[in-house]
Order: sequence, then C-alpha cells, then structure tokens
Amino acid sequence: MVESTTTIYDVARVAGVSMATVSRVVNGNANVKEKTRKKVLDAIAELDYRPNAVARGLASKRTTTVGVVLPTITNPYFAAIARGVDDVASMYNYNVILANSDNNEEKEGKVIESLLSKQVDGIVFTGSSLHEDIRTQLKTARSAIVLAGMIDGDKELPSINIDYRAAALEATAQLAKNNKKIAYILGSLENTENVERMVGYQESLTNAGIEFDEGLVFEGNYDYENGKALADRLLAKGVTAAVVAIDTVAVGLLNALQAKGVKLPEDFEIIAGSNSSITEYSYPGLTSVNQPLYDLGAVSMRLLTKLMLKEEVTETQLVLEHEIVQRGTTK
Amino acid sequence: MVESTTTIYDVARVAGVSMATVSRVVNGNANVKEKTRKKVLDAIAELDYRPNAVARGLASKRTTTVGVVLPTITNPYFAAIARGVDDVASMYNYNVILANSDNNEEKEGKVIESLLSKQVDGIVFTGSSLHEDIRTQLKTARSAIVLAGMIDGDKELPSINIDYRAAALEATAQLAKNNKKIAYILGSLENTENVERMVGYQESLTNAGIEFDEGLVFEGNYDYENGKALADRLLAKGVTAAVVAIDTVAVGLLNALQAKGVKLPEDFEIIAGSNSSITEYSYPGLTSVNQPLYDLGAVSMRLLTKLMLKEEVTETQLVLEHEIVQRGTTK
DNA sequence: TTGTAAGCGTTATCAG
DNA sequence: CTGATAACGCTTACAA
Repeated sequence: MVESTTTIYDVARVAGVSMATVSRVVNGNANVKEKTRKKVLDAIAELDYRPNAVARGLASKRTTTVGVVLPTITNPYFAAIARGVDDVASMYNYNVILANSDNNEEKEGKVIESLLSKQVDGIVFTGSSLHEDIRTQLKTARSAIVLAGMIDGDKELPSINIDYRAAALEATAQLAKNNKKIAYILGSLENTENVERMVGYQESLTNAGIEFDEGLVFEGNYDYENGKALADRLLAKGVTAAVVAIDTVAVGLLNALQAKGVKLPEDFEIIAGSNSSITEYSYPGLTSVNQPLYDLGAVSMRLLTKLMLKEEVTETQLVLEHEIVQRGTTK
Repeated sequence: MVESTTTIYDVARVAGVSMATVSRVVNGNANVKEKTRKKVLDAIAELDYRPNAVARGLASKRTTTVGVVLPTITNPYFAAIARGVDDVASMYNYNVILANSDNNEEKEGKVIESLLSKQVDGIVFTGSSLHEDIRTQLKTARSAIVLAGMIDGDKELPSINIDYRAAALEATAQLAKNNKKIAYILGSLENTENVERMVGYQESLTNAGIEFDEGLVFEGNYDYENGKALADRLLAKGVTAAVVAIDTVAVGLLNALQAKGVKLPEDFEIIAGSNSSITEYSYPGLTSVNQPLYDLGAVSMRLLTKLMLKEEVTETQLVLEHEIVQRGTTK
C-alpha cells in the first residue's frame, strides 16, 4: 500500500516536456522525436508510472473492457466459451468482466445494465434463451453486442453458432442404426437453437423410417440431477438411446443408468451435445457432438473487436463447423 | 445503438435543480427534500439516465470493480471459486474482471499490472504457487488483496485456506486402513500448501506404522492427461491407493485404471483433493476431500470488501472447515 | 515535433 | 437543503 499516484504531469515534469507529449509516447503516437521519446520513457521508468485507465476511458470514451454474460461459469460449457473470449480479449488488450446470470431474465437485465454503466465497449452474451426484453435491451445498447451459441430469430444481432439442425440430424442418424426408440433431451423449446434441433431430430427419424413420438422428447434444465432423474423415465418407455443436448445432463443420465446396471453402449447409447470437458472425464467417455466451445468464444470476441473498432464486417451470422466425437457410449 | 449519452446535467436541467442535487439523489444522500428527490427521480426515469461509472470512478477514486486472477477458468476448481467471488461481489455491487494466468508467472505479472491500471478496488488472487516477484507486486499494490486457497509464507497477505496438513493426514489415514503402498500426487512442492500436505501425509504414515517412501510421491501439473499417464507408474510400483490433490488428475488416473481393468475400490482406492464438480461426475464417484471451493471464493471476496471499505478486520488468515466426502473410490 | 487548453461526467468541498 | 466550482487524470483538437 504505497505510491501516491504518479500522474502524467509528474512524468512530464521529470522528462521536461508537456503532458501532451507524454500522452503521445504512452499511446505510441509516431510524431515524437526519438530523443524526446527516450527522455519520456526514462521518466516513466524512473517514476514507475502506470497510466490510469479510468481517466483514459473517460477522456477517450473507450474503456478497453468488455463484458461476458453467461448463465454460470461453473458449467464447463460456458467456462470454455469464457476462456475463448478472454484469450482473444487479452490478445487485443481488452479486459473482460464476468457476469453470471443464472439464466434468469431479471438478473440478465441487471447485469447488462451494470455493464453498460461501466461503459464496456462490447458484450458477448450467451444463455439458454433470448427473452424479448433482453433482446431489446441489447439491440438498443450503444455498445457492440455478439451472441455466442444463440440464434437471434430476426438475425439482427450478430451471432456465432453451429448448425444445430444438422448436428441433431447426424447424431440421431447414428443412433438410428441400432435403435428404434430414440429420446431427445434438451433445454427449453422456447429457444430457436432447440427448435432447430427438433427439426433435425424429426427429419432424421423420418429418414430412418421411425415414427416421431412426442413422448420421447424431454425438456429440462441444465442440472446433473436432472439427468439422473431421467433414467427411470426413459427405461420405462423402452428407450434404448438418447441424444442429450446438455453435457451435464448427459453425464447424470449415464451415471444413473450405470448405477442401475445398464451397460453402455451395449444396452443403451448416448450422444451428448457439446463435447465440453466432462464428456471426456466421464466413464465411459461420452460420444459427443463437438461444439467448438472455445472457438465459439474466441470467434465471438474476435467479431466483437471488429465491431468495436468499426472495422468492416461482411457477415454477422457465423456458423462454425461441428463433428461427432466417438467415445464409449455408442457402438 | 442510440441515445446520445444523457448526463447528470441533462437530468438537472429537466428536474430544474443543480447537478449537485442530482448527484445526491443518485447516491442516496439523505439531505434532499422529498419533493426535490421525486422531481429528480422523475427526470431520471424520463430521460432513462444511467450514471457513468467511469466518470464516477475517476472522481471518487473507487471503481467498484475487483479482479480475480486464477490459472484457468476451465478448471472446475477455479470456476467454483470464481462463482463464489462473483456472487458476493454482486451482493456488494462490485463487478469482477476475470483474468486467466495459466499459472505462468509472466502472465500473472501482466494481468495484475493491467488490473491495477484499471484501478480495481481489490484483487482476489489464486494460483498454484506464489512466486516471489508476484508476492512483492501484490504487497506493494495500492489495491486490497486477498489470496484464495494459497498460503503466504510470511502471513503478510490476507488469505483463506483449509487446513491442508490435517486434510492430507485424514485422507491418508483412511487409505492406510486397507493399504500399505499409498501414493501421494500433487502439484509443485514449491508451494506451501503442498508442503503442508506432505507433512500430513508423512505424519499419517508414521501413525499407521508405514515407512515413508519418497518414490511414492509424484509432483505434476493440473492436467487430466497427467493423471492418465500416472496409472502405469503407480501399478508398476505396486501401489494400491492414492490421494490425488488435483481433481482433474484424479479423474485421469481413475479412468486410466479402469481402462486397464483395475476395479475400484476393490483393487485400488483413490481420494481426490478438492471435491470440485467432476468428482461427482466421474464413475464411480470419487471419494474426495471437500474443499469448500465456492465458500473459499465467497469468503475471500467478503474479506476483500471489508478491506476495501476499511472496515475493521481482526483476522486475516482464515481457515475454513473441510471434510471427506465418501463416494465410490474407497471401500 | 511539441505545447496549450478544453473537455470527458462525476464527486466533493464550500458557501449560502 | 441546495448550488457553485474545483478537482479526478487523461485524450484530443488546435496552435505554434
């Protein structure tokens, strides 16, 4: 707890120049004589001067800070996205404010409000569904916005996604090779991504000549416990395979099934939805649609920098490649 | 992308008062007549005014922003801590800047520097070891600092921990009931927490009448792959039980062992070190020392608020309770 | 190439 | 209880 804030004035005095010049060298402005630059640099080193980013932000109206709002950082899915965001953020010298929303519309509204008051230059937003009020709030914000892993129905907000429909179709198709009763487990059908998944699922069923059974679709939350609770219900309906959009739920189901003595993949097959780290940690490993989560975050942040720096952006609706990673829960 | 920044002046004009008065009502100052307050509030609502936190930070020298630096948010251990930090941070109206350091001293130095330039009011720091330079940097910072899950040798920096020695002793003691060759796997022995663990481990061995064998102690990194690689080495030494300080490593070991046909807990027992979420997701679930990670973060942040608000703090070296959660990898 | 000076949107100190 | 007015530390025209 020392040093009584040395300012740009102190540096100017010591270097024998004006504060404007100090500002120029600090900001890498080319119009400074090499000799002067050196004097300033020396003074900076001598005084251990550190520019005050808050003052800078006020004067320049740019804070080099962005916000990332997500349901909860404890979910590996969102943690991976956040890491991607942070890595490219620091690459471009931005800091990121983390905001957990718990998927709760009110909290989402509050944290966005808070981020905007902090004058963040941009926001990467992700969650399980895009409520109308939040959409409006985001759209009318003066900061740049990018949605990560969410589709904006009107395609007005920039977003990065994978082709959920295709991924669901492929996963279902793989399970259809050996199964007739294939369940689909996902979050709320109120969000567009899940609607897309349903379309892919049904399309795949049709291709395989299996009749769609509404009773085999389960909506639910993000919890591990939710997955465990599903085991009995699936077994009761004679289900022998499931694609589970949310990894934590997939692991819950997997473990509950094994605890009942069900053998995987022999008696039951599972394909998880996002290939977050836990699909690798489970035993057996979960075959999984590989959503490139880290990239999702990284690309979102990259797009955000373009938006913030007013670079030209031709395409604001990006679709990343996906694939299915084969592990131990499929034959 | 609208609204051309409405300021405190605009509100003052519309409300027919001075900006000082607006500032007072915004900051909940009691010295404002009820009638005036209402006028101001109405103007604020009408103009949809949102105070500029950057300007506020510059004028007041308080940013209501803190930083949390950790190795990587993708590790569930740190994610849980971060969540604890964020929850009590928002409770006290602080925002938190997330900084991944990858356990790299240079990066740690950089992010701390960056946080300080952003004038954060405080920093919660965590990592696997406290390098000397970082220690100095932290100690001389003008912001409040709290270490989460790290011991400062000199006890100069405030910190929140569990009793690592006792935890190691208890875990080893439990394994010693059925095993003679008990390995201990942890991060670098350069950090105090791990030295403490070693002491507890050896003490427990002595209690059980088992001779300490240096060859049964394994240092390593945080990676899942590291755990997998350990399986063969342990088996080769005839080890039948291990306490593994890092959960990701424990899961790696568990899965590699199972892949080799080793039955747990029958043929091999494992106790993991932190009870992060993945110890529950693994199959079988990992018996685990319960480090109260969320609380670790929450209590750290709470202590930080006290430090930042200059509240009286009597004890800066806090030790949280731990316990051993029994799951499927012990008899 | 360098300096002067006017903000940036608040808070905070004094008067009144 | 309310209003001026001077900071806060920096960026950014505009001059020189």
